[in-house]
Amino acid sequence: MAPDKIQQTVDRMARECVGNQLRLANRVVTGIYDRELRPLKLTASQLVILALTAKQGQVRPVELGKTLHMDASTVSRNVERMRARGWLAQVPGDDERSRPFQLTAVGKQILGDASVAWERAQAKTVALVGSEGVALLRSMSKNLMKGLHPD
Amino acid sequence: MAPDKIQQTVDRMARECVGNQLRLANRVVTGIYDRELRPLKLTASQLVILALTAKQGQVRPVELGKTLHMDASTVSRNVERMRARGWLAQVPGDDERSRPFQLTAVGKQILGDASVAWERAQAKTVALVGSEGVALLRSMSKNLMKGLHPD
DNA sequence: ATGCAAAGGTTGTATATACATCCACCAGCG
DNA sequence: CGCTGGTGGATGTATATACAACCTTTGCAT
Repeated sequence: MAPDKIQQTVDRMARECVGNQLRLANRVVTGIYDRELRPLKLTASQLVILALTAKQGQVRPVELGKTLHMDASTVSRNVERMRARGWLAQVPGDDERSRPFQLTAVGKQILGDASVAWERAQAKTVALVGSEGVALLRSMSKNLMKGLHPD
Repeated sequence: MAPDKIQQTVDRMARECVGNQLRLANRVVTGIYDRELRPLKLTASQLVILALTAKQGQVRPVELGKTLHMDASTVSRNVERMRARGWLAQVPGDDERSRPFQLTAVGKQILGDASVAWERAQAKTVALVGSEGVALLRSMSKNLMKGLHPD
């Protein structure tokens, strides 16, 4: 390719790349939640697992992976850390392959504390991204969930 | 807190958390770029460093960290991997503390190849998030950059 | 019944990321 | 001139994440 053509594309990459913008926003925003949750030794990534598990009562890694568009091995490893902290416990599943888990009593306790911290982080974030930002992110994440699930 | 109050908050966390939505979108979209770039053994996170370095000619980790809202140590480590691949090289700085770097010839070559892959990923992503998504993410990332820089 | 493909998980490996700590160097002040 | 605080990096540690390879267990089709 011609050098100026490349230079032009480089400019566009630096200014227009949706992926970069998203990763930047993600770093900033996830940092807000993580700092609020730090005293609980909990992270934003873990909190969503806690919340969804509470909601469903009992879940398997592969289910959460589909919901969150996350590799199942990633979910399993996050669950493992939380299991080590005593927040989650495996329960017997009807299928010998699957390893469903649920909240422990301690896990429920933590979730209660976390919900307070979450409210603070959420408020800060909403203030930062504005109401159009909130609306767009909601519809975007809804679309992404639909559009990419092969099931 | 009362159990139902918590339950209510849990629902909101699962459905309204801006951080979760952002992380979800980030996983999906970053995956699009990463898969396009994989044949080049390059990632989206590395590409932005390559592009900004090309644009500026010569940069220091701390500078990129400020631009990208990223910890300087993270930048340094990413740069280190790219240095190991022969894409970046350190240059002497006027200050004995700083370690500026620039593209190598190989780095420029890779950037040219990457710009083609990037166009494909960008097109796919734009199709996925829609034009309002693109517009909002641009303005959001601009705001985030402004609003949080103490300098 | 058998044998094979699909499903669910685990483990190995690599990258990305933040925070805390520490070290080297520099700049300005007494 | 010599501290002293601040800047820029490097390193240790922990989490999050994806992909590939592999192992069990199921479900099915012949």
